[in-house]
Amino acid sequence: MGFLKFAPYYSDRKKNMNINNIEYHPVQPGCPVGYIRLDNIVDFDIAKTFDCGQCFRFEPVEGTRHEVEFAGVAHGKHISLAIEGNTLYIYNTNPGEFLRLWRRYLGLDTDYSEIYRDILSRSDNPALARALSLGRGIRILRQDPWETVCSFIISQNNNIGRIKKILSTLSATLGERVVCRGMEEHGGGVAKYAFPTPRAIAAAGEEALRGLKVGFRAGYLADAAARVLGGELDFDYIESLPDTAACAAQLKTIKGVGDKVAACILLFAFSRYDAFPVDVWIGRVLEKYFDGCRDTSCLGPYAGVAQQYLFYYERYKKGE
DNA sequence: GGACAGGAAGTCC
DNA sequence: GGACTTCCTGTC
Repeated sequence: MGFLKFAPYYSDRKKNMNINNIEYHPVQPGCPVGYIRLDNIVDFDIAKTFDCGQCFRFEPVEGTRHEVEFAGVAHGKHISLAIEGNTLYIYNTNPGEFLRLWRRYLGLDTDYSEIYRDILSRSDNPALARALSLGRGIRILRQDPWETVCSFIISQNNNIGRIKKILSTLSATLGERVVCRGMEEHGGGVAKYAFPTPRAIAAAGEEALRGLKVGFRAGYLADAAARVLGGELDFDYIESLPDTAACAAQLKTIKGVGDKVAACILLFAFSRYDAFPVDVWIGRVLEKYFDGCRDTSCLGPYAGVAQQYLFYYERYKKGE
């Protein structure tokens, strides 16, 4: 009672091996927010996915009745995600929006067992095997390209806590207010804001951005916004380029975007799984476990995914 | 307790 | 190779 089953006609068995049906619970008395429920979800760990450093705008929901719940704003919408065993709940959405947006955003259109198999078939490195095992369930998100450009420009010479704070301030100051009616129990107790548009960043100007504590990166953000507005930087064009190196070259025309930031943007916003960001952590990983080898092409088309697991592994070990 | 140095998902000049 | 904003951490 009170919910609708979206059976196999909503399911694309070829591209969507994890999702057999969607159960939709619309807003009704006693249920202040619409949500969907998906069964048989495998290789998806919400906490690891949102804690592995690819995304800075999702936080755990305090006092959740689920095992784990994370909420945040992405693509201009406030949602929360919870998991119970192999069942995934997504609050503040509906089946159509899930299929259009969140399935891709969450990487649920990708078969991770195949990715694990491919990576492990190319390398017998024990640290890599341990990293894949420890990080099992991390999915590479497909985030908004503009937000990802700004996030990783801000990430340089910075730490994750401060990156989160700056992005939150930027959004609250220059972003549009986002509706999260009925989401009080799902991290929606306070006002939520979309990430500011290129126009909003450009209009704010460098001085105002400095006031928001972005420091020397203010000029970089202003440059990025100007390039998007001027049409010199076209995310659809980048998306269409088959060669990842050619994509990186486009992104690196932005001031403040070098090899590492470009690779992060390609991996986290364009699902270019071969993009391999090398930061100080991964530099240490390559020294320690790979004899300092910087040629990661031997890890294959999913080298970037392997990188994210190694990153999570190394940081987890530090926290032990 | 508080000052201080060192470091943080890098890039530019 | 040095500078860059700001903030957090560890050390004394």
